[in-house]
Amino acid sequence: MSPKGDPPISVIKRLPVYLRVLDNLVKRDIEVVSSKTLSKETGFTAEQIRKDLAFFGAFGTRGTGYTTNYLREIILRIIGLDKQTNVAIIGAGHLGTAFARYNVRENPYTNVVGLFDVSPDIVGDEVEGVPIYHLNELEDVIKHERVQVGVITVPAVHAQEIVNRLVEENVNAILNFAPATLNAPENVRIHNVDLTIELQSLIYFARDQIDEGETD
Amino acid sequence: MSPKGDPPISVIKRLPVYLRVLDNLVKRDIEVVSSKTLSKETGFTAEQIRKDLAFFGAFGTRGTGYTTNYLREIILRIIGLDKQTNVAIIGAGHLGTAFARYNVRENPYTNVVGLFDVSPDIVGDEVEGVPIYHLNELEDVIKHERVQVGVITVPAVHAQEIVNRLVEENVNAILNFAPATLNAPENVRIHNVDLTIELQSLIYFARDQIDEGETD
DNA sequence: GGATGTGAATTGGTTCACAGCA
DNA sequence: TGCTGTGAACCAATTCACATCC
Repeated sequence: MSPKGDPPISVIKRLPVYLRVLDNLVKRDIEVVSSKTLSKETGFTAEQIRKDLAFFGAFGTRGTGYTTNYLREIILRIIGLDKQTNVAIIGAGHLGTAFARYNVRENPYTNVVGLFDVSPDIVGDEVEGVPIYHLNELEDVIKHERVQVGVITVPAVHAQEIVNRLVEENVNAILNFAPATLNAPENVRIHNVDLTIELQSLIYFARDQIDEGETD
Repeated sequence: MSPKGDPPISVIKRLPVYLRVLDNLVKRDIEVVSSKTLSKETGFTAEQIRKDLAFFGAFGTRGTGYTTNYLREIILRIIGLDKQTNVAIIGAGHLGTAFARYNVRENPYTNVVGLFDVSPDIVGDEVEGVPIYHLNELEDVIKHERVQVGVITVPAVHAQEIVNRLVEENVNAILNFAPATLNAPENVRIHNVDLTIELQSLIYFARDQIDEGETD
């Protein structure tokens, strides 16, 4: 049946893409989809999609494809989005508030319970219905709201300190936007998104193209 | 000397991390650094760091390490950050403006020349000194300001249309924040950053931890 | 017939182990 | 001696090819 040990992280990162496409298909009342169609909609190869899904079981029908809504629910369960996940965003600057708005509006599967900041100008305000707490209240709110995921959008110098506080409160999944290398115990999962890195690594390829254009 | 063909993309994505650390070291007047120290500061293994750098040449001194400022300049040149890169941000919503502010303030190596939007409420405004143009002006500004990189922060339904317009103007490096699968010619490089995907794939691991905690 | 599910082959990336040099 | 640079060994991930089943 479903084989091997843990699924590789590369597979896990593709699941939300499948979910996004399946959400669309369900909305458009398309009831069955082949790995070939999913390939066109996701940009991944059909074989890869079948292998990815096969990690968790056999959900398709040979000769037909996958039932969109069924597959969608399977993936929700695999990721863990069938149960509510509570998220805290630490840092209510432009990036933190943008992230909050984006997820409250576009991401029905997670629940942003609060933003945290130290600036008296904004503590007490709301962003898209989400309260901005003072950073002092972090531990209390994590406990009361049962926060499972922390999102760090504070300046790099303060990021490690926030990680330590989150870990102390048993928040072991952290999304970090600060340009810093963070340390945490083995069992804590940190995903780093560094906007500068994304932009800079892209510039490598932009330059390439220009060079090619100039060559010859 | 520097071997093999093209460097793998995984190497390219680590270069900006080295750059960030080297910037810090240079600021702290540390003149020499070993791959072991770089390992601690970046989270990558020392062997990997040496291999990465070896792709582009031999920049270290055996028995000593790397000269921080020299290595920094080498990496700047490899990425292409020694010359100015002009960036346009399409979509001046919360995410677009946050990205603009972030890069204007924190990223000295790139130059955000403009934001673009269709909302009359904000067209004509400035964000951190960067003008917000009407989307109609996109092609003109790209030509005049010699834009090499486009950043897409528009809603998913409009993203493909923007890609087409950028490609038409020979912008062949695109950073896409819209949750959509985009099509472009082979020679155009698109990096996707999907904030929902990052959050959702993290939730997979948050759930794991809870399960483990509950087991036995 | 047509699409899934999967072993086998291949490719790509990382780690190991050590030779080479200041 | 100490740290870089790199071939070899290893491991992970993707692609290929096809048997399997509706």
